[in-house]
Amino acid sequence: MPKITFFNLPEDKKETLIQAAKKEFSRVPLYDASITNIIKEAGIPRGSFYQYFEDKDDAFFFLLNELTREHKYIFIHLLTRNNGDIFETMIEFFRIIISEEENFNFLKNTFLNMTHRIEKAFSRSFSANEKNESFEKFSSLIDKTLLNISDENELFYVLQIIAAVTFRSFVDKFARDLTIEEAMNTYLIEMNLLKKGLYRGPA
Amino acid sequence: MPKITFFNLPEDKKETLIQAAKKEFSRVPLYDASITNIIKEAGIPRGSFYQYFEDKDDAFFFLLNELTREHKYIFIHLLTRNNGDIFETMIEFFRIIISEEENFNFLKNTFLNMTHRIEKAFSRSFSANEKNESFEKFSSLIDKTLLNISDENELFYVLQIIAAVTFRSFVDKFARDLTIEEAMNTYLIEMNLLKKGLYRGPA
DNA sequence: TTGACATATGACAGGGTGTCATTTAGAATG
DNA sequence: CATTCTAAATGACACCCTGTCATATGTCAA
Repeated sequence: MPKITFFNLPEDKKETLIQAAKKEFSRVPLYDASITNIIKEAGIPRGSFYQYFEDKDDAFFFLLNELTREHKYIFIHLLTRNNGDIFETMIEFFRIIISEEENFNFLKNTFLNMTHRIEKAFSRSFSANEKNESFEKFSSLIDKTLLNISDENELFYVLQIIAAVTFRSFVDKFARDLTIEEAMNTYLIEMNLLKKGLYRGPA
Repeated sequence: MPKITFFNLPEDKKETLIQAAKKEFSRVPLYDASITNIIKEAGIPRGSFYQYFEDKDDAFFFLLNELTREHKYIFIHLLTRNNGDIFETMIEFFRIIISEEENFNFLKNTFLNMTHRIEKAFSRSFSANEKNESFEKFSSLIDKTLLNISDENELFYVLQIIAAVTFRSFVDKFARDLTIEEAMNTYLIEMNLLKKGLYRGPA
């Protein structure tokens, strides 16, 4: 989390700083991003940056969390509108995220360099990597009668699977520079396979 | 790829260098690894390192590729022994990898910082992220009659899905410090869900 | 012995990070 | 208005790491 001083900043200065950071993290992934570039762009001295943030990671995760908060909001909206059908929801959600133009490069750099820490932060928007409050919230909105599960506990693993495949599809979209329709086609095929099952068994 | 000079090195010096690199990449992920530490450990001057490798990444991917080559060998052996049953094979394979003691920390650092580049290198061992020679090889060994697919083309997506879920399970194992049995239990549940399908549909 | 080529070496420039002593600003107080 | 106290701003600097390059060393063949 950024320090209090950051939140105490006048709105416009805060916004300048956020935009500068966003620009740098859109240019290159966290790994290669340089604080020097951010402060140059924002026009603030080096010491000030450390007045506001712990370090580079702190600034990055602040931005990422802002973004996933919006995503989570969208996701919950979609899930409600689709009467708890998780597959329909994921498909709509997937399209929306890959269509985001404003954050395209930020997302690209993030997905192509998805460390565990980043994945954890990101998956808050549509899944839950631990059995936490988020999971309870999602669980209550999902129509479990549509799913091939015997108990509440299995729902967790179903979501894990869907999340894993979805993440990979995001990465694929950015890695291979797929168009939106190409990515959607692939994603639809995979979601259908997930739905109907991969195994037929010995004849 | 390392430079020719590296391969020309006397066996023992090459081995020392490999061990030094392995030690550093086991200590911390690629991101944080320092060439300075590697050369200190190996007892060679800085310039020499650059005589052998392009840079840090070059050394890392050399090690990773060595490892995945062994994994691929194991995988193909298992797939053959299981008469092309991809699920049985994955389950055995998963256990073997998470049981590796010698490379534990190297694997841990690698899985918890799995960028797209690393994933690509790694997945050569049991999957294929593009429709390449590896895919043809695997495809020919897999008993497709066991799978719920209508054409050869769908096999690719089936493997993508299995790979995605398996990767996530690896990450989970290391991230949450699961015991081998805990990780296996989770993996088995997920593989079974994948097999039978996640969807039941409206009543 | 000499030349030519491959390899080894370590000093160094360049660039980035995080810190800290000092300065400045602003609010509160008498 | 002067004074004091605290929060915030600042930028020079120490530290660390990377990749390079001019120079040294070794080896082999003529």
